Amino acid sequence: MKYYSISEAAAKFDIPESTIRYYEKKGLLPLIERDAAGRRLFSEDSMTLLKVVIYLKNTHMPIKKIKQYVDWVVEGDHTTQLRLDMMKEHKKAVLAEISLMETSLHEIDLKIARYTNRIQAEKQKNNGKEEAR
Amino acid sequence: MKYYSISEAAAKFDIPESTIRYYEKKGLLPLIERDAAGRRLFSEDSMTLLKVVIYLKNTHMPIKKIKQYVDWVVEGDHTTQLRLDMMKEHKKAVLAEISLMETSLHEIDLKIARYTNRIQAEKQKNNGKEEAR
DNA sequence: ATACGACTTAAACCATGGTTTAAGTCAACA
DNA sequence: TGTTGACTTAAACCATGGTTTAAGTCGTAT
Repeated sequence: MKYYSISEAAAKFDIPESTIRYYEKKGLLPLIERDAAGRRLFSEDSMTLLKVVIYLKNTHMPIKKIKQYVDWVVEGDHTTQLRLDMMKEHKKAVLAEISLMETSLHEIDLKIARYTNRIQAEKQKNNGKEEAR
Repeated sequence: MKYYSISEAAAKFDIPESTIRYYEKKGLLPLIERDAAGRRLFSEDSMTLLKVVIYLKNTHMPIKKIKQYVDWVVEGDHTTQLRLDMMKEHKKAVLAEISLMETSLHEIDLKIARYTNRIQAEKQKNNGKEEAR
């Protein structure tokens, strides 16, 4: 099985190494192995967990909550129901946030339409001037 | 024309008064009138601008950029093109963010499915035990 | 007249999520 | 053997986006 260095892991997920170290310090990446010199070795499992952390972060789950989730993963199968409930709740929150963004985006679209019209009208006016010359 | 007090404005948009004061201090709410006692009076125009600020905030535009936008609004019609460009660019960023959230949400859905299956399987096992009694 | 509630300000405080720095260790290559 | 590059740590630092506090001013109802 392949192991990844921190620079490889950082490259693979396109995030800074410092962020990975920060996540580990916050308890989001438990069980990371080390080589004889103390350097991190990311197993496939560690990479998978990091990927999950990044998905949760992308959907704006706070770090403390991600930590709770990771703790449950480490605890094992008897926490499956807790994790399921958390993921379902999180999904709801994400859908609500997307919905809010889409509503707001609709208002922004109206602004774009109004500004576009205004600029068109301005162009017409200038054409008029030109033709009158 | 109706004027709104800060408490009315806060209630109308369901945000704390302190946030409105903070936005004003950051330059996001220029031209707010005051009564003889120095209290803020929000005109319809001010309320509309506040609404726009909230939409931009909902779509994660940073305060400094919202301030640039508001400055252009105050400057008048000759900034229409600048505002249009900004809104178009912002729309792109918002769509990208929504897209990232949706991709991540899909992974979360996979987790939900796996946890649901695991719990179903666990139930089956327990039923088996019961029937064997 | 006074007391209450709504408002004002400036400044301090806070949480979140990292990023940067400084000092050091180690492996490998010239 | 020494120097270079990749790594390590703890701690300091930073930006963002507010929230809270303290002290004071008004308008109004009793």
